[in-house]
Amino acid sequence: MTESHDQEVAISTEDINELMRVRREKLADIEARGIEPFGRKYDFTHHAAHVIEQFESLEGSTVRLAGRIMAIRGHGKASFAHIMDMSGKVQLYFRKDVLGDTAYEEFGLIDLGDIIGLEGLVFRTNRGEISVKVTSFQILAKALRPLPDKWHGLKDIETRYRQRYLDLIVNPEVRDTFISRSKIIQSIRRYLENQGFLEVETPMLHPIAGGAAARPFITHHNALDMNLYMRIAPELYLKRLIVGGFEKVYELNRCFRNEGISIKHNPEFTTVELYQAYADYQDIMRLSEELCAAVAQELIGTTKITYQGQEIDFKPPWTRMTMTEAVKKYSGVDFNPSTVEEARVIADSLDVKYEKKDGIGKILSNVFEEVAEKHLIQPTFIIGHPTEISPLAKRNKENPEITDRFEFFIYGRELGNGFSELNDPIDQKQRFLAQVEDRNSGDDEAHMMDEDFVTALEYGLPPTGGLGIGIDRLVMLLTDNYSIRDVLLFPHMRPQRD
RNA sequence: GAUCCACUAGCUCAGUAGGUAGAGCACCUGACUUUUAAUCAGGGUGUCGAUGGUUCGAAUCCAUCGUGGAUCACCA
Repeated sequence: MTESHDQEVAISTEDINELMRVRREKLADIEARGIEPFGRKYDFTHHAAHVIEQFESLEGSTVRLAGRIMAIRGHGKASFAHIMDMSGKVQLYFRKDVLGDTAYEEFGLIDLGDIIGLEGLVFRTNRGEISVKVTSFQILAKALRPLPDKWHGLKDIETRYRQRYLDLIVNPEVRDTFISRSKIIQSIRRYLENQGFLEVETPMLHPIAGGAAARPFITHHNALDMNLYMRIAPELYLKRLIVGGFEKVYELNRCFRNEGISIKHNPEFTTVELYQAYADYQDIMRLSEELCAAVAQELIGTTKITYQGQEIDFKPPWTRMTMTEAVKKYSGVDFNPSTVEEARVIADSLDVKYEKKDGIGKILSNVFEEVAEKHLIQPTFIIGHPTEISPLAKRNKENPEITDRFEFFIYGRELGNGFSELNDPIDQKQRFLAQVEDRNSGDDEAHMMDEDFVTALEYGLPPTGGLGIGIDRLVMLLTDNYSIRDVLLFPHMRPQRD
């Protein structure tokens, strides 16, 4: 290994910068002293933050820590440093008379960013900072590249996303966001488990992409010589499980949609979908608001959050409004056409676009999105979606042109969608056929026919309520992040060139 | 896909009547045994995103391309 590293230094010296060259030289120096610059396991006894929290009981005793060196302040025969681990930072104090000449010289080979393990005594400095007086240390990983600026951190957005590890090292708030994300997901799982839901895993590779209106990614299975789709939603599989006798199931995992990338969209994103037998959309609305409120309460201790300077209260019950009521409220227009022509006139008067093939329901949906959606800042359920745009939802008993469906919006964004599931196999087949017709006339986001799903319904799907929530968007709200990229560890990026 | 904006040292950023580049941190050398954005003295480490063009001369002006961001389009 020593030889190969020496060789590496010799080969790459010419095309690396001064900062990296110096670190390679220190690496060679470390190896020349018979020390492994990339070490092995290290048994530590404490984390940095705990040394500070438990100072009263730890003062004067020995602790072992491991982490990354984030600051060094040399003072000749003594030096201060800060070490950072998962918990936070604590100051280290290195003294020549404590460590001895050799070890103190070796300390001189440590750079910002190096990962070390150490043993030392807990004490408080004259200035009052709780610190560890190092009695011995070892290098666990030599950093060959310099860290971003200690004061300004890493701001370049592109580098932050492409090299997220750097972002996590130097920007503590980024680390906090992802810790929150993990807590939110745990919280959702705990809530659903307490409600008796069974977590299941259904296929990510689908022979038929169903459960949503979206363009799928296509991939290929070599052995079977067949194309498969990355799933756009787990819905149709989860409902098969309800047919199979599971009464409450959920899946919290990735979906993939081959669509544009934006501040709210990433090609892969996370949803939780759940299905509850013998329930309807009203039950699921209550579950939705209770779930979101419980998650907020658990994460931040209150149902009131601040998002982009706007206070939002998750406390149930949330406002419920039909789609036409919302249109009326925010545009003053009564959307109650009896023909497509009348619907088009209304849309035109509001300057809302539609396509030739769009029926009354789709036009209403367009109008709603245009005039009402952006106003739905506080959590709001919109109900009464047209059957035309809801091919998997059960028709309303009084008005078969609308469904027992809801979507909920927060800060003008759609976060969740749910409905009483369509469990009539004959109606479902007709709805699929209508979708296939749309598909054949060029709508590549329309559903495909899923015969097996219809067959499953023919065996009997109990009345069921279902729900899907966009986890990324929920995390954005609860962590006050403006872009979906800031709640995804590795958001999708084009490969770098040049 | 469209429009606008950005890209300069490892990081954060300056840099227009066009004259081949600068600061802070980091880094290197030296001093310093309780500092904490340590301090003091000295040192600038660069394919100015890429490629063409205009010009005696381009980080700067023009064109094309790349990457990123914002807004739109698209998107259950």
